[in-house]
Amino acid sequence: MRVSGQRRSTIKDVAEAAEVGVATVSRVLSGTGSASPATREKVLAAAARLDYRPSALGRNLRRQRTGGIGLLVPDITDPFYGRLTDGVLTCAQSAGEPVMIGTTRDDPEREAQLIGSLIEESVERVIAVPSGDGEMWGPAFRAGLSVVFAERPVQGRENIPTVVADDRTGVRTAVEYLAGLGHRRIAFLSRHGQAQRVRAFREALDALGVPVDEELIVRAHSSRDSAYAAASGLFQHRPDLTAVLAGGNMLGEAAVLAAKELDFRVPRDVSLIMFDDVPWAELCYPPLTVISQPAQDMGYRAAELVLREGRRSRTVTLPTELIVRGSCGPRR
Amino acid sequence: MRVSGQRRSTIKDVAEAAEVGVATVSRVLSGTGSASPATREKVLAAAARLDYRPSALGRNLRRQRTGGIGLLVPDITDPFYGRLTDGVLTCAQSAGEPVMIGTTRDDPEREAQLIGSLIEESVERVIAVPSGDGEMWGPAFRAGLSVVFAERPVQGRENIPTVVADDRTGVRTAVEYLAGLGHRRIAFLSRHGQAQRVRAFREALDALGVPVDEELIVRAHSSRDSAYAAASGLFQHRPDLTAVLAGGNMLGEAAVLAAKELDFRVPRDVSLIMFDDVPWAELCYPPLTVISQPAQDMGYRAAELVLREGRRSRTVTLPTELIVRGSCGPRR
DNA sequence: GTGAAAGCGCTAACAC
DNA sequence: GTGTTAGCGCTTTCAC
Repeated sequence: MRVSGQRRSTIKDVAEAAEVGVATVSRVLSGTGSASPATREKVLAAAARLDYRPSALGRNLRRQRTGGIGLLVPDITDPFYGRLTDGVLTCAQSAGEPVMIGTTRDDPEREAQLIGSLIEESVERVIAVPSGDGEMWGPAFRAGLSVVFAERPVQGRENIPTVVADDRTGVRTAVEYLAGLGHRRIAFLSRHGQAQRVRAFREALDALGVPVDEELIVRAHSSRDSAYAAASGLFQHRPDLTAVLAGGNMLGEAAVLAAKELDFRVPRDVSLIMFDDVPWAELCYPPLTVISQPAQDMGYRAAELVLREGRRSRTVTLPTELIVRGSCGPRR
Repeated sequence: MRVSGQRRSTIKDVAEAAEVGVATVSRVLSGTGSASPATREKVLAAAARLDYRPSALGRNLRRQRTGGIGLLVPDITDPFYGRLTDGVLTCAQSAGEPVMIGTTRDDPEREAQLIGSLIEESVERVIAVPSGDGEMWGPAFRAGLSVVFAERPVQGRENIPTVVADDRTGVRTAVEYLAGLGHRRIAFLSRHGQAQRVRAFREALDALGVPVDEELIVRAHSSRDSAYAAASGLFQHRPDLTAVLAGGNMLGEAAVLAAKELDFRVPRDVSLIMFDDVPWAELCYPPLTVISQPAQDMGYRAAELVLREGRRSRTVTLPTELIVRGSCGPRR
């Protein structure tokens, strides 16, 4: 509810109360320039007395920039992006930077719209998990934004700083582990846009001399429903598979659910590895073997990158880790 | 990366290009006032040609308000707040309002700091899951913010619009269900600040003629570690309990984990009900019986409230629902 | 060390 | 129907 009638005190009010000029107030409060101890005191006292808070609006307009950083993620209810966001917020808050958040739902159009609104707000730094092919980022670059991509590299935008997990090693580790248990018909349950991981999957199979069965590589959109449909379809269409690698926690969730519903026992009938370690992986039955990704760190690093706009660090690749629990067994 | 040298075009540029005054441009673009079709065309064409986007900075400064809304949640990695945030974003984005997000970690000091920074940014609408006792909201009200509380009511701020789940009914339903299965030694694993639910818990017990055992009411801080410690302590200290009601998904998680580690079988040794339905509740073993809360809706409604600042709707109470799965059984 | 004044981009009041 | 102008709160020359 709004308590009206209250006007926020401005720098002018403080100046009058302290009997100095506005410039002096500005200097004292922003720590720039010099001021005599006596004036300093007067200003500080007046500011405190009037409960003065400088208006970011005025400052930003004058300085022609908004300090804040924009954050674009596909889905904030996905624990992976939740942790990534947490990392960004941790870094940003400790730097005193406000964060504007938007969810793209992996829809390029929505993403373009959000970019537009960030430009309008004069946000000049943005961290994004890009959903499209990078076309819609043109306006952002033309507007002079500094952007950092997270989780997913964008084809044709290799010069943009990007923070990713080490997909290749992660996928390879998973595939090798599965193959070591005797599995040959390994499926990859992936999301559209995970081209990197699909490629790594094929490579890993190749390296082990296992023929690539394209039918075992399925792609879902980034919604629970789509993930479930893909998982369910996979199990029904190819009941001969003996192992599944899920490309993310929502895909893993779908795989567990679909397996349960279709009476595939894990790991007896089918082994399962999921990308992204989440708290419930330890809670479900059997506990899930996962390739963990440092989501929180990814966000933190991205925020660091976008804040230290200075040197143009390129791609940062963060390590993944195989955490063996109970969802993988020898080939039946 | 930053492409420098580009200056964003301003209303003045558009005015010059269209050979009209700035006021006309403003009127045409904002749809206010009138303009002849011919001028309209000229202005629109010029704006499009120059890729003009009005600066929110200038507009806000002039209008003395920032359109955006601030959102303060304890922990964005908690699925409950994730869904709540999603609701807020859905509503805000469809209204074209930017959202500034901050995480309080349930720390009143951090919360106060974030409130301060929202004021500085001239955000004048905020949705918050309050962590403190409402003291720190004084400055916000004095600054004229319109605030809506979500999930938790604040003592002494009953006049502030608030969106909550129907805790009393939810808790009562859970307790009655448990009691109906024969349980008498029911524990409540709660979070600090859930006074409402604790009260409802006592009331529900009273109503059923079950004596309240204060030792069975434990409180954790809102971190995984604290939740686990509380759950583990509870099981070890009072192995005679036969049922546990967890006040949130992280507490439920902790209970499942602690039970597992201490070899309490669910539901044979101990029955478990958790507040908040999350995807993994269906995946774990046994599937968890829950009291679902409409987190997404809660966020959406809060955003609606804070945007339609008009009529002062008071507290909105959203229904909860008992979803029976497999984690409760008859008293052993 | 300090103050006066310009001006960031925009809207609204007012003149024509 | 349209242009001119003041001014939102702030920082930053530039004099003094």
